[in-house]
Amino acid sequence: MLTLKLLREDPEYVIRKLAVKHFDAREIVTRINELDGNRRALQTELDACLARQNRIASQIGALMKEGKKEEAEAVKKEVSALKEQSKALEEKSQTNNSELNSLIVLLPNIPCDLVPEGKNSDDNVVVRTGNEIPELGPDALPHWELARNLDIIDFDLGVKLTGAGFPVYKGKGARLQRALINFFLDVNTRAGYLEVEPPVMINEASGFGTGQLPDKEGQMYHATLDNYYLVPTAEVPVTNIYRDVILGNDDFPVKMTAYTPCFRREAGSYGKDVRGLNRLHQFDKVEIVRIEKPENSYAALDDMIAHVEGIVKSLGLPYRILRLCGGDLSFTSAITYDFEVYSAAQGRWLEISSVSNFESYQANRLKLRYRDADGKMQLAHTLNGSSLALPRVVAALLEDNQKDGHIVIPEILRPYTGFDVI
RNA sequence: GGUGAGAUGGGUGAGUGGCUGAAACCAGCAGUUUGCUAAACUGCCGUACGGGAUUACCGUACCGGGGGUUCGAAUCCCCCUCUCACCGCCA
Repeated sequence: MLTLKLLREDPEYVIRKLAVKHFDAREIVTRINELDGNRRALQTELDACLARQNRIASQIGALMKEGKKEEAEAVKKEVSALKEQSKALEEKSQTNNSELNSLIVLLPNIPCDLVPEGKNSDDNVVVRTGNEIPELGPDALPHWELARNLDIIDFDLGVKLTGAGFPVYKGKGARLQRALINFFLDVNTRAGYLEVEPPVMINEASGFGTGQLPDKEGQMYHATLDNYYLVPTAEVPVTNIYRDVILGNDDFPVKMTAYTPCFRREAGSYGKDVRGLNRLHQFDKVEIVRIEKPENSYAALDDMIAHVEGIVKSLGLPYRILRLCGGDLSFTSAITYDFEVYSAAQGRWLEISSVSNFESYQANRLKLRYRDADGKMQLAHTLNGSSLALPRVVAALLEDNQKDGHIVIPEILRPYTGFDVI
């Protein structure tokens, strides 16, 4: 959520920057500023009215104490007109403010200056690539066939138990999942991220805090009996740890990492995009979350990118890092870098991580603030990134490391898997 | 699932209609004292919004959330949410 202060002080800046996201904000911003003007005028008026009532009330109290009943009764009559007036003002400002609130959440976050122009994913900018794309030859199989042949991932069994998009990992496949999760968590904690294990269901307030609610309600599984949502990402419970928190100036940086299964309804997805592990309703992911002072958040972002890159590099998977263009940037993000690995048998790049700076956009919703060196209250900046999401890592791992129908496990994972080959 | 108790500032916790934005203590901050530490003493010590000469200062709201009674509500009434304890069930 953008702040009213910014919208009031520099509406043209907001409009200009949101155009990078292909969002035409002029009408909304203009209306918001009208409503904000009304809000302030109405409050000034209402406050004055209430102040008079308060003064009279305490006068009555004093008169009653002195036993001057008639005088008190006389003064009481004055109040009723004031009460009506304040009631009317209150209704007016309520109507006004609820329109204001419903409009301000429609504005996406402002992209930062580094965000390139562009309409869609074709316009994303490749900032770096690494590791070699393997030459697999004509017999290379896609991961869903490898997984079936080796009996390590059973998609049909998942359909029986739950439905499409809920695979069952078996044997070395299950062990590989566990190995990857532990490996990622270890690397993250070594880099100073505090490991947390949060609930995988969240309440409405948490969903609102990080922006999943109300906009993306349809993307989450909803346990209606208790009104809980299954987490679409660990970002939600972990960032919400700091909802309604006021940090001290010396409490930074806050670095956390968490493994959770993630649940996404992915309504509207179909076709080859969802084949095999490419897109699932339940998948495993290790997330990193940071809370930073504004002046440090971009250095923190670079640090997170380098961190994630180190992990991908150590797995030996061919990767590239993209800076998302304005048109491809998510609603809440100020800047996002996507990590993709090359799926050799499918001949396509698969997104395995998304590292973003939300600046104060989430913090404003979360009421996540800190007291700066001067003791002034400021909004903190929030950042997060996948480190990493498992399914597509596994897909690439299987495909890129296949040899004679078997999979060669990368060196770095072997202490975790306990085997070299599947 | 049953029964009971409760929700007050960073924490503990007082407060059953006006003198309470809220005692006291703890924590925190600043200062005095002190060879250092400790102790003692003094002062400060919630948030949001609005006004404003934009440090000051003033106003309003907020004691889980919403509504009501009243000139006046943390306090009385109604609804909701959540927490805790005990019983039942249970990994």
